[in-house]
Amino acid sequence: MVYRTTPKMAERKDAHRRKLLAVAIRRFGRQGYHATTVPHIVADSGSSTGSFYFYFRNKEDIFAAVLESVGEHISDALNEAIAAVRDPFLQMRTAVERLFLFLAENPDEAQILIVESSGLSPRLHRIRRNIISSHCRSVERALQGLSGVLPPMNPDVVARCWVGAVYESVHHWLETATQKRLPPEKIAQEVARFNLRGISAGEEVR
Amino acid sequence: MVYRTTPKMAERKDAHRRKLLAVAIRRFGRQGYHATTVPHIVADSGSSTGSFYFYFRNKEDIFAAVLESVGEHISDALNEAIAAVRDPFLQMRTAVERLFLFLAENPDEAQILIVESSGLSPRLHRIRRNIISSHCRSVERALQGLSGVLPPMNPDVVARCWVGAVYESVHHWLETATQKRLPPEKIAQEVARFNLRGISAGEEVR
Amino acid sequence: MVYRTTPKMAERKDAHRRKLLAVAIRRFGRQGYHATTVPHIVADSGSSTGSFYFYFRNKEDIFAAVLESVGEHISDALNEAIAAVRDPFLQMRTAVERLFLFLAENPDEAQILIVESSGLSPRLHRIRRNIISSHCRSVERALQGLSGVLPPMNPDVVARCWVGAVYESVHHWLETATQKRLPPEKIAQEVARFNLRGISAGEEVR
Amino acid sequence: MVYRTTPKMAERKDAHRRKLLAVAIRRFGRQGYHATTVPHIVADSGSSTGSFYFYFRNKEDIFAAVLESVGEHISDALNEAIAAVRDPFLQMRTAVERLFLFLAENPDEAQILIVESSGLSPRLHRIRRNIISSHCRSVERALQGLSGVLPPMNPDVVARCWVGAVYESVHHWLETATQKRLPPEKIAQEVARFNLRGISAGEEVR
DNA sequence: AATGAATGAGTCTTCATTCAT
DNA sequence: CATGAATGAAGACTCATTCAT
Repeated sequence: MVYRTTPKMAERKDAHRRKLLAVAIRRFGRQGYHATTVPHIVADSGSSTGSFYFYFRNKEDIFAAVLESVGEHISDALNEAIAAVRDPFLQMRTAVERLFLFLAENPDEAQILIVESSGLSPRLHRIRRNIISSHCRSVERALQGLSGVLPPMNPDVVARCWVGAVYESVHHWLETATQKRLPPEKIAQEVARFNLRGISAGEEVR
Repeated sequence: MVYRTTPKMAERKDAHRRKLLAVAIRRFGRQGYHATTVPHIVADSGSSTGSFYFYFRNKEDIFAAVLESVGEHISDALNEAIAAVRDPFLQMRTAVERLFLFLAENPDEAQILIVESSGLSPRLHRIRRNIISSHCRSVERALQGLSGVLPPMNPDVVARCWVGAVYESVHHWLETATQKRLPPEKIAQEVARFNLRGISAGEEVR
Repeated sequence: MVYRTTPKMAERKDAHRRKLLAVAIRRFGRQGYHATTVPHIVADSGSSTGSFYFYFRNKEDIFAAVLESVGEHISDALNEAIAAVRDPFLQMRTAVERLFLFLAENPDEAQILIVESSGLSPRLHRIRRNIISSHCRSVERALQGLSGVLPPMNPDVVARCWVGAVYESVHHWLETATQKRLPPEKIAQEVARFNLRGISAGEEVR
Repeated sequence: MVYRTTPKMAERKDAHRRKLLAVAIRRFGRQGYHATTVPHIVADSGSSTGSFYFYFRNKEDIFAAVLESVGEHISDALNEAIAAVRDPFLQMRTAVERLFLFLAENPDEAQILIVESSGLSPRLHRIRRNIISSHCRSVERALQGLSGVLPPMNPDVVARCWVGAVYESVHHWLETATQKRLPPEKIAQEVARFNLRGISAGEEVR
């Protein structure tokens, strides 16, 4: 009786948790928080109620985990995209486009972040707002790096406008019928242009 | 043939309905849809369960009515503000500021529109999106009136950016602690400036 | 101020009550007791809740009135039919046929008596059973008049069999799709034959 | 891989379900469908609301299960009784007597089948009528086996009369005060005689 | 670690009935 | 006599969570 928990077991355990999380993203993304029940998730994942509560304290908890995972996915995508570019203006433009495209390509996660995580418990609301705020802070940082070049403006407010423009645009794109949608790249470009003009940097990139 | 339905009765009936609606706005705005129960509304309004269901088919129904009333209040405020101004650019700026201020002054309604009406039933979601879309259409109309003066841009996308910027800014202002808030007029101005620059009209108004 | 209630008013009053009764028969016959609400009846009759409770103490009360009216209609039909015949055997046969045909021709009333008045309050159940019992007593009386001619049998039991056979036959006829139904006269005859054979009087009539 | 679902658990589960069913039969038989509430059943069975809805989709569902169980009990009793006899006429007589006695001995189930299952939802009504129709079909089959010996008659109609006679007789016996009741065997015999005479087979058995 | 039966607090909703006008 | 707004008791049902196995 040497190994109580073998590495293999730990691996399996992790896989089980990830499975639940993946399944939860689908359900929450398509049905929302309240319409998704624990039995739903359990059934989809092929496990059991008991297991569920082994891996997550409660329903709120798995939603929180889902939300945080969405936040990380987005951050990863953004960081990766920005790292590939040098010019600060181009970085800002790339960030907008990458965010838009990420959400367009991951509609379940987009739906969760933009639509389904509103109006829930304070804790969940806070997580959602933190994700959005962190995007805003990225924008703010970029703005500060350009403060000499741009006209004076309140970076806090401008960052909110910037992010709000992206989110509403994505939301609208997601709710547009598939046949009527423009290619996401086109819209992402247009949004980026609007935002850059918004900080008086329209000419710099185009 | 006496008056079976006296004018007095109709008046009282209307008042009763309005009372329920007003009370519902407070509750929904502060606790959200799910945390608000029919008994809450009934107790606040001083009426009875039966009365509630006499005036509204069900809980969803009163929320729909609330949402529509919010939409109308905003439209009224906007139309009034715009009618007081001639210059198209100034109109756009005024609209942004008036929308921002209206929501800042009516936090329950703002909370309902921006936060609590997300992720509910398809019907409610549709009403919410219709309100937002109607703001977008107003912006689009204004843009079309200026199409000659401005650089070419997709009015559909730009209108979404414009409205998204306002809503996210309001949302952020609402979630900021009262002591830390800037005066709403300041922020409204800043948002308006961002949006006007976004359509390359930054100079026209300033 | 001589006449407080003119004859004309009394007449109208009666008409109002009859209207409610007629409308109730349709509703109760088609939807049953519980699925029929007072507002339904009121709406159909074009009157008001208040009026309803002026003419009937409560919902049970109008159902009782409906049931009693059904009982009277049937009695009237039977008495009339029997009075037209002399021979006791033929009378019994005529009674079966008339009962069957009456119910076949008045499906709402049949449905109320046979199906919808079961399982309700003790009072309503009693009224229903009294109607059926009174049919049984008619059969018993007829049997007593023939006691010399027939083999000895328990008239109480035989009468129940007799009536039960008719009711179940009607019920089955009513639930048969219209296209698949035999003409009610044929079935009525066959039921009558069964019942007459049941009292060993098969040869006497045929 | 241990037994996750032990036989013991399955057994207990089954017992729980049967307990609910048994308790429901008592309640439905004595108070009828509408007067019986889910809390009643739950309290009687010593389980919980949640358990109730774990085993049955809703109140209608448990009534359906009750009704089907009643139908099976009767079928079992009849088949057993008939299998013990050879002569076709005697079989028919035995069937009548066994049905009567079964219902007399199980007044709750009788009450449910005869009285309380009328006028409910279409689904429940259908189940009830199917039970009765299946009895009718048994009678029809028996009649067809004797078609050569008996005078020509519509087996469909005759079967309904046959069954209707039994049910109305039982119903009347059940509603008779205990002190005034004849022994059920006596009545069963009399009903059987009526029915056999009804198919012109009175002499064959007596 | 896994299972799934058991729990029960919490809500919405219906509808017969009353009564002020 | 007529009206219809107002009442509130009563019941069905959901689902997150627990715990014995």
